[in-house]
Amino acid sequence: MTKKYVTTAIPYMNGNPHIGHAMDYCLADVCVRYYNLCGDEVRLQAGTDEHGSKIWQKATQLGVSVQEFVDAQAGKFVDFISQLGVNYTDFVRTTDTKHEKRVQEIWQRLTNHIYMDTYEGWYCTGCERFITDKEYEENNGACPDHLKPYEKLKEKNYYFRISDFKEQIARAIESDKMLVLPEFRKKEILRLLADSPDVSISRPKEQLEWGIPVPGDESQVMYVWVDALSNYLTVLGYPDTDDYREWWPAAAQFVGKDILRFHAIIWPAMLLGLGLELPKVLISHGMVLADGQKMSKTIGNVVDPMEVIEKYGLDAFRYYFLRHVDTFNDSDFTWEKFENAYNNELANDLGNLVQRLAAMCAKNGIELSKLPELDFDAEYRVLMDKFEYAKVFDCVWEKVQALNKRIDDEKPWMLAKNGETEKLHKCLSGLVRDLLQVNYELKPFIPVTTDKIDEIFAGKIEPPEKPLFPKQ
RNA sequence: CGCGGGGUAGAGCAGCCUGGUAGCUCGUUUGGCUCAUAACCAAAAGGUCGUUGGUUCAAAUCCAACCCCCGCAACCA
Repeated sequence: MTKKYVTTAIPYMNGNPHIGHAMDYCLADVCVRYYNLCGDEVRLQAGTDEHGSKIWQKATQLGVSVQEFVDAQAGKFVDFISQLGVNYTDFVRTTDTKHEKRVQEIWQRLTNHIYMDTYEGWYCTGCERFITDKEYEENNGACPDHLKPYEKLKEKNYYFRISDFKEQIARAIESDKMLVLPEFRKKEILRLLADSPDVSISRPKEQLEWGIPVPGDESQVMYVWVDALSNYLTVLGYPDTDDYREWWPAAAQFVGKDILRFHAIIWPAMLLGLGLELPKVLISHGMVLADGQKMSKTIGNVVDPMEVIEKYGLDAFRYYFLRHVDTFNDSDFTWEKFENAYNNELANDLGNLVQRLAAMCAKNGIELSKLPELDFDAEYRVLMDKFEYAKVFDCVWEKVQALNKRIDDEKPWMLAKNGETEKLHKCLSGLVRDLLQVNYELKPFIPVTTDKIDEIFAGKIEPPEKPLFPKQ
């Protein structure tokens, strides 16, 4: 039995859970369930990122204390995750006292690679933030919201010397020692890495009142990176317990493509600075588009995962987002596509297959004397190990369709009519056995359904009272 | 000359790395079956593989140039 550690990205708490988070959780969940079925012992981390001035501002706006605000937000995410059927073993909030202490310890262990420097950039006093050069040019030097020209401002920050580790990281990525998936992201990251500047990791206290103080410097507060990325370690008790030795390096870290660069550059640099190994795999998944466009509150095309789940059930949601939303690329969600997949594939192919088989078994008194021994075949494993979840589905579905075809070919209803009992039993029990094998392969993806199918065919076979996926 | 992805049947995609009769799903049409959720099975129609050149006996696949689309902090740490 191997120990495997799987992580999800920790969402920033100034917003509510959305479909992008759901992708991350579901993918990690499939990975965990698969490892478990393979006999591994798995820890799954989840958590929330709760510091930063945006959070502070939002709470102030709402007229509640920051702590109250983040508590409420974190609560939403905890609920959200459980509704997705995802079972984490460890949950970390960046405002946990333990996390904060551990992060300070981590900072201190990194001091050899940290230096103080002055940041100079364009600043909008209305927005109270620095803006990029690109933004400056686009807006012709004045803030469109506040109609005020940007000002040059200097501020002291601590910097983390990424350059100390660039070559090591590049080698790890090139050699796949730290595997970056998909392949085209790996190329992209290698390019980005080459001209990655050192990264600013603190802000003056006046700028950032809600954060972890920099140890030994009252005037500075940690800015996102060290605080948030460390969560993958602090949740394992690093550095003050030895638990992490059994679990680190992570077997798989799931991140959205938008934050891959931080996980593939800053994060490995931190790990190397701490003398720790790099994660085995970083998986970057795509985003869900609504009819070809980015989902956005402004446009009003946001799809709420809970709406889908309420209407069609959890497994239908997981099914669509794991199969028809490409694991690595951006994909489109429309209700039409969703309903097509639901009706054609879940209801007609799989649901109806279970129904017709169970009904024939019940009618003819078929029972399996003993359940077949189940295992994953080589092709399945290869794809699963490459995190090609959408492709795995295609593979499994061929088997579902083949079973439907076999029923048509072998015509068990004819055998029954002709009184060929022995042949009939052999035919039906063979079909059930193979269905259970297919069912086994679906377990990491649609666990609610696979449990139901197991139940239907264990012992006395009865068709389900309600169809698994009622047509809508 | 920023970086990356993409342009293949009405729609969504695979194939390209490792050249050799262009494939899958949905939709459409027709036929079969009747165990089943009006489900299932089969067959057919439908493509000059973005454009132009090149390499080759042979190019969707390799090379060059060009055109077009989409991302590059998911709400903005």
